[in-house]
Amino acid sequence: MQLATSEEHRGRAADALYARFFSGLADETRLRIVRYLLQHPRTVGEIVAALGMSQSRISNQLSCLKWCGYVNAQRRGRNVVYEVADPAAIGDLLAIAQRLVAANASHIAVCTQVAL
Amino acid sequence: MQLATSEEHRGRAADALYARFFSGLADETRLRIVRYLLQHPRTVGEIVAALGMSQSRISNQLSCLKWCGYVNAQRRGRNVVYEVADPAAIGDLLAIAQRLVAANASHIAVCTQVAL
DNA sequence: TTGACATATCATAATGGCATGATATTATGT
DNA sequence: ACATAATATCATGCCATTATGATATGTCAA
Repeated sequence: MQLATSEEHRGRAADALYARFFSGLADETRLRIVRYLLQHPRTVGEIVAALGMSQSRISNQLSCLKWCGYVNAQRRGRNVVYEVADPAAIGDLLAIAQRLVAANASHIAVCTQVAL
Repeated sequence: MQLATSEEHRGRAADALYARFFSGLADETRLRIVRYLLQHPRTVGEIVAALGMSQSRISNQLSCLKWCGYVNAQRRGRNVVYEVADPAAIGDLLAIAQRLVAANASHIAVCTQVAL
């Protein structure tokens, strides 16, 4: 029996994993990195230059994205090239988010997470 | 010109919005609530009972989910019934996450976010 | 090996999100 | 109006995540 198109997802306590997974995209810097890599694989140095942030900061976020499976790395001489692991899936994820965000961008902008 | 199926998503600094949006699902409790509501709209009391958490805790998380547009509320006498705003889209989001998480669940479990 | 370059790791400090418990709000019935 | 039920809001304290700066690791060239 297959999963229904959009319901009945996993059960039990896998939720902790999902939460952690989504937290990978729950950061502006990481999102910028992912979107930047979605265009084209890049070295760490290129990402640092493109986003204008410190090398250690980018490197830390990259290692986070790597752990969660969003990207994978590959040495190329002195450099390390990062690329999005599954561009199609990540692209879909962002596309859906885009539609949902569009509807109430103003609300989201104000919400300071849990309480006000 | 339409958007490509999975690339070229928005530009500039809308990333902050997306990050905030994804952070809505970056919490185990909120994820459980969303999945619970995906089955069927429920009152706050039912959610409290189902998850076995304090009323204020659930209420806070619900207000967060509402701000981000995941759910919407509707009074029904003394109760307030919550439902997933766009079940199909949220369902797709979770379905994609499921596939991606499945690949490296072990990694994700260990990753303590940015640095170790 | 030495030096320069590219990236990763780590400790510390600052920040932000979360749970809790108490209180406020809204609705219903008598 | 009063009492009770259901939900929302708020203040406080705690914990997790993040940025920073320094240092370590790895790679290449001479």
